[in-house]
Amino acid sequence: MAYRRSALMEERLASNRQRILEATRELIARGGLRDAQVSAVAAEAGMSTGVIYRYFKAKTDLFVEVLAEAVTLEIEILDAICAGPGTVTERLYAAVESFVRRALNGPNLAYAFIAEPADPEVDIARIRERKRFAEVFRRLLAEGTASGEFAAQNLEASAACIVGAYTEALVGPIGPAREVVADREALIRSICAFCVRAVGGRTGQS
Amino acid sequence: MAYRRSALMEERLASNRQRILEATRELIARGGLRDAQVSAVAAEAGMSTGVIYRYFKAKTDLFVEVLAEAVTLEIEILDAICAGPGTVTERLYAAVESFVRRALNGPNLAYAFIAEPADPEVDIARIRERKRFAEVFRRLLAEGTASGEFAAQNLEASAACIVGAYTEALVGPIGPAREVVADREALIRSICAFCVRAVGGRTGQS
DNA sequence: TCAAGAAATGAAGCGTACTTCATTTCTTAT
DNA sequence: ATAAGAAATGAAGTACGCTTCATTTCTTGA
Repeated sequence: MAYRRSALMEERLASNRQRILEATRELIARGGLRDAQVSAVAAEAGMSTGVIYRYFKAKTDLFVEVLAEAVTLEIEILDAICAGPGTVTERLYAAVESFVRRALNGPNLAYAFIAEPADPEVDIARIRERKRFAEVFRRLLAEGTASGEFAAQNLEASAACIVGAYTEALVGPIGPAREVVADREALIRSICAFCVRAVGGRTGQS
Repeated sequence: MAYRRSALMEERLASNRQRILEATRELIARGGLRDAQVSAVAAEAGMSTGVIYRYFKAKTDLFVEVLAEAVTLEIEILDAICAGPGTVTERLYAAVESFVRRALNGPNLAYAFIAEPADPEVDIARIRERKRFAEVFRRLLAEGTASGEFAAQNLEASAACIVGAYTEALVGPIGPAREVVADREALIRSICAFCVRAVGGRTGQS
């Protein structure tokens, strides 16, 4: 034998893979899933088109992985908020606020992951990932209803509704037909307040 | 000259156009936007592929028109409920219930219009159509806040949230990865109750 | 340095589906 | 009946973009 992967090579391969993922994320953030063709991803990563397929079985797998990575990151943030101090209501408010705020800052990335159409497999993945979001809220709702802070309700349905509510409220502001948001802070407060009211929580905020 | 459209011909052309729209709607309802290729639409309508382009500039225009037509129909129903008898809370509940119930009955049509992948123009149309839904709820909220039945709130944001909430709650049940809904009626009640609570309305339902 | 195997290249292959267009068929007025 | 113009046909044209693969370049161990 005359070739066996060295540690250095192993590292380089891993970094290539990472670069592809990053290039994909970058393109999606810039122009949506639509602009992340395999050849464009390769160009962005400074590689040839064909090499993508050495790292990913198909374009779909690449997308799914980028999506999952981004969601994992979001969820870590949400989980931290949920595990933090404050009443359940306060934490629910903070969790929604945190997500919405970040979505408004990185428009296309959030939009793509939440709402942009893609092929069936990516779509299925997106729904799966949304469920991960819903699960975070479901746990928070469970805590709130157990403590009596929230009204009795169908936890799964309410969790899905919360995710849907702030998502839809964002689609206008960040979607492909972008609108001017007169007052970001007011919008954020409104969305959060809606969600809190919806679960039967009480807050001083409007 | 030796040819001028007769009234009969005019009628036939109009009916052809209608048949194309119906064929498209039928195909979408059966298998989603995915299954509504131009050639399939033509086959379903019993026409040749090329003739579609005598009636519609492009496939996108066809889709957009079908979407708009379907939404118009939905909105008429919602409007009737909003204009009907009962407290604002009751009418809000009934409006959401009506939409959700119909969506659960015609899975693919609703899913296609809500969430299925499509090209950018259809997407923009879909967002526009969603806004028409939101507008219906906005008016209801205006009435409810004016009468003091609902809490003071950002009407646009809350309306969007309502649309998003029931939409997302439906994506699981009707999406491509269909789930069994243990109890449809309970799901419907949960979604409606969520929306009512969210706007600060009061209802005896759980 | 050299050979063997791994990895990268990028143009060509390929599938899908929208759109066009030369031809055919139908409709109307004389 | 006939001619002119409209409408329909459907196969071919075209575009797009994922995926492959023969070839080239690079990496490793002897």
